[in-house]
Amino acid sequence: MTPIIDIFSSNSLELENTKKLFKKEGFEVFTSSKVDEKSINSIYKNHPDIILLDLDIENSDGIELCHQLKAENALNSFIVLFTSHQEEYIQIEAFKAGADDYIIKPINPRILVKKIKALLKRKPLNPKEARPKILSYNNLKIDRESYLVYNDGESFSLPRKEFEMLFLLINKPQKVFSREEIFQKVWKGKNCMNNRIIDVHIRKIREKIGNNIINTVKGVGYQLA
Amino acid sequence: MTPIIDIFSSNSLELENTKKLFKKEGFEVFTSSKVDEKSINSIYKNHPDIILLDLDIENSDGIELCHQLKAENALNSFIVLFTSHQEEYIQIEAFKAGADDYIIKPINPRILVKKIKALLKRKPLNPKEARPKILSYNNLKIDRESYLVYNDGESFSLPRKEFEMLFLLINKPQKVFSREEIFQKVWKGKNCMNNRIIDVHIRKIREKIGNNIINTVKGVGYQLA
DNA sequence: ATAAACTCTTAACATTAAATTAACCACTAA
DNA sequence: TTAGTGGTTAATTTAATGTTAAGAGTTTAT
Repeated sequence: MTPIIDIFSSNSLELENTKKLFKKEGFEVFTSSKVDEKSINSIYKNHPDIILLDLDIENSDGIELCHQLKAENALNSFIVLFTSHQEEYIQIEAFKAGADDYIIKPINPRILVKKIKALLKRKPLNPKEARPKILSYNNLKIDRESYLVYNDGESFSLPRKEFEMLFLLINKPQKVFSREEIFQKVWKGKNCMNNRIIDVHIRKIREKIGNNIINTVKGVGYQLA
Repeated sequence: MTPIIDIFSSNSLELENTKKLFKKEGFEVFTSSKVDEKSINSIYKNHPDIILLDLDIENSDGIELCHQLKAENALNSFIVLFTSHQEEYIQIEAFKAGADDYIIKPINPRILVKKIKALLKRKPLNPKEARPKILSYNNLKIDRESYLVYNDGESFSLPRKEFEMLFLLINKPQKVFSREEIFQKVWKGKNCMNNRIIDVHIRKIREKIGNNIINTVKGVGYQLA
């Protein structure tokens, strides 16, 4: 299986060179020169094994982006930061943000490849895979790797939002999740909740897994029961 | 809300002292002297806010364990590593593994507590806001997380106002809550009490949990007795 | 390239549970 | 008897949620 790498850098020369380098090494390569909706989406679409992120990337605080990407539990990518900053505190910040490696520029291309490949080797040992992300409750089983939901023997896939929502609920069965909490976790960001969006998604989930699995607690929220 | 801490250390003296320390500070404390099935399970059961992990823990590579715990997205605990190793590379390894803080022994207990509390303040963790808040009195148990009330084995859910009211009463059994107080706490705002609204709600609660649990003190208010 | 299918979101409307009000009753104490 | 207080029930109102359909934006299949 060819490894996939997604490179983020605003330095177009560097971007091109690195792209060539990894293509020659048999990688499937995606590149982005800035951080925007489109480039973020490409990450979710391509599920790269490695995200190579120049800390000085345009339009974004690299550390913060790293933080966010690592917080996304749908992602299994390794994140490698590279930068010319040598200060140790930045390095520690980087690792705090969840980076898997930190590379100081300039770096010999051969060594860069070596580092990345070493990281890839670690991947099967990645605890995320060692502990399959499957949660179950009663007859319901839900698998984050394959995005499949099993209910009474039959399996089906759920759209992203519905999946995330059900996954949130099954993490703590019985607990009542408020709409605010659901919105923050599944949609991220603030809670501009003036519409029926959560209800509609709940309805669609119920349509698929049955009506009596998700329970409404009026005035409070939803729970798995 | 009392914070929960889970301490991992093979040094039994240290374990005891730290336990006492945090108990005195109002923490709910769990301890483990080694890493095994049971102690891991306790993490998933108790959902601690803080995991204090001695890197020299028996039966395990602390860094690796930290790695694994952070990879588990069901967990929202902060992980604090502590060790006598002062080498910087270990510290970097620790943060690589996703640790939230790193403490070098020996450390002044007061400073330890300060650091932990600072961490708790840093960001309210997601599920912590609605941690199982279960109150009980005699045969009555009431769970703010699931909005369920248990009475003599059977459980049922209460509508919001009824729940809030019962929750208020069970916070201080025996205490007589005046109508004004109940109104202010449950309904918020001023007391425009010219109707039977509280009585009606009390009646509905009594209908569900039995007549002799909430007691009327004429001219004063209601109490759990 | 185009059509078909899917996902997310919104709006309008329907439905239902819960909150509140009103009316009436029972008890007690001056 | 008559205020005063609380209990009970049913009717009514309100707020929260359910439901459906439609449109925009994407992805997938042909």
